[in-house]
Amino acid sequence: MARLSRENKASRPATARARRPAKAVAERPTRRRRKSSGDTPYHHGDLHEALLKAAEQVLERDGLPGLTLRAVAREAGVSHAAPTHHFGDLTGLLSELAAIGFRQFGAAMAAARASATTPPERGMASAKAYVAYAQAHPGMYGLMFRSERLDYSRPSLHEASEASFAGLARGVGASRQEQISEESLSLDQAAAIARAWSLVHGFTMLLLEGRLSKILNRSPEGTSAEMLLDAMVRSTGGRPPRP
Amino acid sequence: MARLSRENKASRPATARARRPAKAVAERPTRRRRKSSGDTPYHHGDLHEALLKAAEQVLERDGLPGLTLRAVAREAGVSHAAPTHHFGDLTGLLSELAAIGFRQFGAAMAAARASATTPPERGMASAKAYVAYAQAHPGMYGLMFRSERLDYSRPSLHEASEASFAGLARGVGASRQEQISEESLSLDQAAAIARAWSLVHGFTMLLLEGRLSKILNRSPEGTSAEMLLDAMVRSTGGRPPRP
DNA sequence: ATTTAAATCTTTACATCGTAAAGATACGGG
DNA sequence: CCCGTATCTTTACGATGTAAAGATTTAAAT
Repeated sequence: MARLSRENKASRPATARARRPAKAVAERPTRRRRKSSGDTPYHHGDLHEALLKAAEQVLERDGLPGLTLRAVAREAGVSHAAPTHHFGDLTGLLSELAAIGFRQFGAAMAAARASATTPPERGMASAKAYVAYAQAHPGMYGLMFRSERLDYSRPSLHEASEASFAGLARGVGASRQEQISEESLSLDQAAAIARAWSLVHGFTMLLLEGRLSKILNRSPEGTSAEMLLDAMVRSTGGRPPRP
Repeated sequence: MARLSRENKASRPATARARRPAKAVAERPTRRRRKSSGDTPYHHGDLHEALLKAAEQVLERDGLPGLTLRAVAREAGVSHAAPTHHFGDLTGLLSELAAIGFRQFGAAMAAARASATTPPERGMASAKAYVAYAQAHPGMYGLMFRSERLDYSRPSLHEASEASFAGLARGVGASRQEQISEESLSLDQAAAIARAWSLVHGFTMLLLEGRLSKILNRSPEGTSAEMLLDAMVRSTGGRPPRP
């Protein structure tokens, strides 16, 4: 528990700094202060980046419900209203963080695609990488796909999620051994992409929420989530509907 | 907008009732007051049920983020702390409401299964009913599958969700033309259930969050979500993996 | 180089939320 | 008829998001 009364003032002696007279300014080490300079100047230097890193840490440590504006500000050792000037509001911060997640996620998927050789292997590797990312970063995945407070009109988030989706579509196209256009899709192509995405996203969500445990418990001894995914994807296959 | 200052006192003139002397008690219509009695007695009669109905209304009107304990109390015309005595805390209320949702959902799925005749039709009808329920009750579906504050150890919720899942499993078994045991599953059976559930759940989540619009927009003119679902499920098929 | 505007960060304030505790009221068993 | 108990209200507290005003540093303009 260890509830902190009021805001966490311990991380930074604000009162001492507040009554500091202006003559102490000269003792700053450099004009453009760097991080880990020992001192805590009024201007942080790159608080934007620091807040995003703090947010990622809070998300991994306390999960999605613990990811609040004030918690992030505490983690960064800064006043609770500071994030406002860099992200506008909570939606802004969460959206920028989700954009980072989509970039990480897209990179992991691309690596998985590159590691496989044959088209069927490629699909399976992608599916496993998809679930593996979500299991390794459940908070981030929840933020990306389950949060109500994301603003996809923000350029960074829009671009990152679009790129991630384009990778998925390209992967499905490759497993069907045909080119996927950016502009238009046939119904078969659209269905293939929707099927692959729905299957792996649904599996991931159910797995993260513990809804698959009933199935896993009734499965043969020692059946893991990955084995279930393997069996599930294999029987679905990446083959085109018309042989 | 229309923000209310402080709590909404307008729904019930608390002050007038508070200083009412005890002699006015006799004018109550009946000993066991019924709803819509015109008067607002101190004891509600069946606040438990009334709160659940109010919660469902708030959920449909304002969505999941608007579903707060205080909003439900306002909707029911009762003090903000009243729900505590019937549901313990927010988790309790949400869990009981989710149980209602699972019962509605299970009934809709059962009806869909009953309306179809052949096994392949049955699978398709179930899938469409699944998505249709979520589209008709997006808030409830979100509560059931996306809420962090549900307590599945509560008997009503546990039982309702278990029953809903059992219906799904039975449906998958029927489409494979084999009996599904309550105790143990073969890996093929487990994979078939996980595949059907993941596919339709993933599709539903992506659809509700607007993530499929990119696919639908690039699809042939006039492609609806239902058509996409149809094409998606048809190519997946309910056939057993070993013909 | 000095003054001034802008950017950055803190403090203060407020409405809302969940929850706990204490007070008021009505019901039901003795 | 009376008193214990269940039901409901009031009051209170800490937490959160957000707005507004003050403090401080940087950057620009003259």
